[in-house]
Amino acid sequence: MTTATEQTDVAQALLDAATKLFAEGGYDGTSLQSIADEVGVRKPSLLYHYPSKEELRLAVLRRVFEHWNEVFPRILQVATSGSDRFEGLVGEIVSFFAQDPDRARLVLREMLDRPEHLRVQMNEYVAPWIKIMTDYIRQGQQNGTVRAEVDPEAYVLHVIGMIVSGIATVDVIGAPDAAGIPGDLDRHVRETVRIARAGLFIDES
Amino acid sequence: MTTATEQTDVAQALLDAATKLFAEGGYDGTSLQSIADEVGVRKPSLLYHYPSKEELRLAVLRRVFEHWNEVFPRILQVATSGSDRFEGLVGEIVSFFAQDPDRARLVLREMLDRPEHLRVQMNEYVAPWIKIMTDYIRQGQQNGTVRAEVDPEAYVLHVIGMIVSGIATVDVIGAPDAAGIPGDLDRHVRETVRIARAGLFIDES
DNA sequence: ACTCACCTCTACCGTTTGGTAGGTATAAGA
DNA sequence: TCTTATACCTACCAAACGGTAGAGGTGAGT
Repeated sequence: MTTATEQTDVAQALLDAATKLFAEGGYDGTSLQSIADEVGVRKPSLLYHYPSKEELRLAVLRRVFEHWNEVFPRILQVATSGSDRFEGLVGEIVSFFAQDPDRARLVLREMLDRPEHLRVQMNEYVAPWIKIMTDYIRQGQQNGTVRAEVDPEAYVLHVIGMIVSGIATVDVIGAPDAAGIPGDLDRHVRETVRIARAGLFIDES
Repeated sequence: MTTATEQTDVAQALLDAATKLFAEGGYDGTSLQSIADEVGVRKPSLLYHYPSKEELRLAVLRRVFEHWNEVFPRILQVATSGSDRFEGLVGEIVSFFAQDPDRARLVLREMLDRPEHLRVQMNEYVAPWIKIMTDYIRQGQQNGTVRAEVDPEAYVLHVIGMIVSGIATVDVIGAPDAAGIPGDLDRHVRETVRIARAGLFIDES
């Protein structure tokens, strides 16, 4: 018996292929044929599992957000104090996207292609978590550990944006002088975290 | 007589429409028909001015980059010292994209759709300017006004990325509690500049 | 008056698109 | 054994796609 979440091999493979191809070429730039080809089945078989291209798109997106919701509570449990917690949070978000850059690309494409739709998704999945972040920042502002000038909501959204767009486009921009690939992502991420940190906390110097 | 840069009204209108529609719906998501419709001409008339969809895409992109190259030298002439110059530079970049968010969306889409191609464009148009920025940062590091930990190249790319992705997606993310539209962009941009600044300079406190 | 470049059009092309109809093999349940 | 649901297929569809052929109109130069 297969449930909604526990699907057959082929359905899974189709979802994987769709995720990859949508991330690479975009929704409009990817044909059902190419997805079916990637998996090695005929197009109508794809449409058996996902009755329309639109529903396939939704399934791809749903999985990304569900994975996020699965990972996020675990992040919160890593409850240490002060800037360690910040480090943990940011690091966890970064690794969620860095682990599979297609996630970042997918979210970014959705931002561009369906702004209103993503806004709904964001409100459903991401908003509660943003609340936690901003509360934490305001608390820090009262403690005196966080800069008073920080606009909590805007700050959080900027950091998320920086992470997502940075990872999604890291192979475009890269580091202009470092030719090697593997080091670049690390270097890029390190700077991401540094900027996020410097923008939030008051210097201890 | 019309030259390459000084085109006819229709060609201009087509370029404008293409810019808008490509930015909104993406290259694959926009048909030549819809562009022609927007202007009020038939499809073959479009293909008379731009012999293929691909060439239309290149023309759209070329104009964005050329406009950038036109604006950029003026920015450099606003040569004040220290953090004022920084403010001027960042402000000018922000306003270039904020003035017409389609530019940001176009660049972001190009990053996703044609990474290698954009990389070439970036090297041609943006690289010299990045050099100036990084030189300026290193100089500041020697002066002691800029944080020693800053990775100049990565920093500059992050700030650009933050600006572009922030503006391109500002109507998606917006500010979750402020419903009004006009104030949001300002608020967003202010925080962009603040984070960029805090990530670069050593606190004066 | 004639030419010729410029611009726009109607009509059409082959290909690809998302999607449907309907048949077939398989395997579990009654 | 007969039924039924699942999963995959071949064959096909109308619509939309990017692009071409070729004719017609207009205006400046000779």
